Amino acid sequence: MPELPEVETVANGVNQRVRGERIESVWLGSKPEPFKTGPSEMAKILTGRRIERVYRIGKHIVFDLDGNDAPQWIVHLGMTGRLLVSAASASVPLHTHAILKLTTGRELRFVDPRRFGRLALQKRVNSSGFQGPGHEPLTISIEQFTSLFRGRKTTIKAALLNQKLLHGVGNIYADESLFRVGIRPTRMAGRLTREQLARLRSALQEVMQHAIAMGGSSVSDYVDADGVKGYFQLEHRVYMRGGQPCLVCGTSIRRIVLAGRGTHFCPMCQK
DNA sequence: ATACCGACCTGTCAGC
DNA sequence: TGCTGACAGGTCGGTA
Repeated sequence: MPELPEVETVANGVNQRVRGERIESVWLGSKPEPFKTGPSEMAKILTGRRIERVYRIGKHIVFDLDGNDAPQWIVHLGMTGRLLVSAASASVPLHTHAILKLTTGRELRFVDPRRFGRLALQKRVNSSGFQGPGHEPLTISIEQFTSLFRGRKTTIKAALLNQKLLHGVGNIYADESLFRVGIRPTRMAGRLTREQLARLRSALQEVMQHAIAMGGSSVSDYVDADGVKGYFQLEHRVYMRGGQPCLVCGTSIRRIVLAGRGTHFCPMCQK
C-alpha cells in the first residue's frame, strides 16, 4: 500500500495522537510473526516506555522511545499495513498483529492482511538513530540525485524503485513523476541527461509534496491513523489508467510489466 | 557488485 | 452463484 506520502501521513498522524504517552502493555499475535525481533523480547522492551516522537524515514515509521540506550521501534507497513490509534472499546479488525495499550486507555494497533509489513527494534549506534537504506527524495540535492543514476545499466523505473538509491519511492509515484516529465519508464537510467534528471527530481518532489498535502493515495485499503482515506488517487494521471485516454493528448495509456511491476505510461507524451 | 525473478500472504474483481 | 486466474502500493533471498 504505502509509499512515502502515505507513510508520512500515517507517521504524522500517529505522532500527533500518541506522542508523550507511555506504553502500558503490549500484545503481539499471529503466526508466522511479522517480527524481526522475537515477539516476547519485543514486548518486554516496549512495555513501560514513553513514546517521545514518531516520524518517517523512507517508507519506515520510526518511534523514538525514552530511557537510556533505548532502541527505536521501526514499523514498515508493507503493502497492506495500517497503524491505527483507536479507543480500547473499538472492535479489533481482522488481521491485527500488534496492540500497544497506552496509558490514556487508547490503543495503537498494527493491522496487515497480507503480512508484508514488518516490526523491528533498532539499536542506536553512536547515539545516531535509524538512517534508512538510501537518500531521502524530498531533501536530496540535484548533485546527489544525478550522481545516483550515472552509469546505471537499468531502466529509470527500476532505479527509482531501488530503495538503496532513493528510499520512499514506490510504484505509484515512480509512474506519476515519469509521466509528468515526459520520460518513458523503459529508458536506461544512465543515459538520461543531467537536465532530464534535474527535472525528474523536481517532479518527484512536487508530486509527493502534493500527495502529502492531500493525505496520500487510497488505492485499495490505505487509511491514516484515524482510518481516514487520502485523496491523491484522484490526481493520478497514468497509474492504474491502462487503456484509458491520456489526460494531455488522448492517446491510450499503456500498461506493461517492468522490474516485475505494473508500469503505466503514455506512449505519445513520454519519449 | 549488480540485476532479475519468484516467493511471501490475503483479498478483490473480471470472466467464464 | 461459484469457481479460477490475474492482479495489488513492497521487500528479500537465490541465481545469473
